[in-house]
Amino acid sequence: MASGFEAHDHTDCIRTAMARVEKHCAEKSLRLTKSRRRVLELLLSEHKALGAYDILAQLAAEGWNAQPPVAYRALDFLVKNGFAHKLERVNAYVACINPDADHLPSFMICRDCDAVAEARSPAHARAFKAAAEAAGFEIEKTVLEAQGLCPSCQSAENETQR
Amino acid sequence: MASGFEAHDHTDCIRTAMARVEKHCAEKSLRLTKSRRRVLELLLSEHKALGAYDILAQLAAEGWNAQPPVAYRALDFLVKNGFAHKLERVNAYVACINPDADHLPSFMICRDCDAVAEARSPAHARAFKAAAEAAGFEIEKTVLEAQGLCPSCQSAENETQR
DNA sequence: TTTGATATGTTATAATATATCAATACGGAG
DNA sequence: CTCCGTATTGATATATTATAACATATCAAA
Repeated sequence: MASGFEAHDHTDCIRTAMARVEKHCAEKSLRLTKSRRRVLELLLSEHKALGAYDILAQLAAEGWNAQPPVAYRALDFLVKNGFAHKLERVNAYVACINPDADHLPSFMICRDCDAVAEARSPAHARAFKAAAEAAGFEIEKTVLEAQGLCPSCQSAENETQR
Repeated sequence: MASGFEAHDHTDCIRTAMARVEKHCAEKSLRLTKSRRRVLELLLSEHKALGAYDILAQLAAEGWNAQPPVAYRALDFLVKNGFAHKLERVNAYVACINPDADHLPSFMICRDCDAVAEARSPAHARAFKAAAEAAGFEIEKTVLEAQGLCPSCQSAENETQR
């Protein structure tokens, strides 16, 4: 599954995600313009978080004369429409893997290789939501992020310790 | 209880927290220096998140010639030792209300009045941790934040809508 | 085909955070 | 006590992240 740390067919994973976004945009009359599309492709091309300035650098390398607002506007669009998420802990962005409308995404972020996995089970997110609502708090947005070491970087650390 | 949105004896709440931190520092030979102490007091003086530059402004108003590193160093100390937390969603800091050593704090942040409450029940945090560990991810730090409207700002919104 | 709304281009700047290095203060060993 | 190593502070500069503002261009509906 594409949302974990496991290997998968990434080409397919990108294609599927793009198709889904295109469909959604068509249905909702959202304009998936050139810069928005390209930024989404860049995000999809890695299961890594990219900073806005990483994206700008990529665009520049492709010949765009891209100033900061270009990246931030595209990212705002993608985030607002649920095609990407911002990882607050690292000021970076990832493509959304989960097509559900109102999911409460949560992430595991590797501090070593920057890999990002979207957690599968929403149970803890729902529990948080329920706890907040029990306290009379009306949730509009949740930020659920874990930072640490992904499986392969744990192995790597163990290697070097020997 | 001091960690919710309810009214409470705030003077007492500050005093208790300061005493606890002082005790902890004495036991662990940590140096609660002038700037660290003052920054903690500023954080405790509100159940609100303060940005580093808010703190710098306060210090300046009190006659300190405080440059950014002063605030960031004090905040680093407080966060590292568990006396304060950073709210990643809003790039701001709150005093820690929960004296437990290894708690996994989670927060509710009002987007309207900036009030912050630390959630009481760690159940969702533990569930998240368990889910991550089940995926082979080794957690070092969690960021659990909900943004929305606190009870009193919900009422305020309803008033103005009439 | 005008119009209104949405998106882009461009410049500038705001807001948040850290690097660096010299000077000082602190606390334990002798 | 005084020396020494470490932790902390002072001060300047700069890096990183993000937005304001406004002119121009594009789209799609009347």
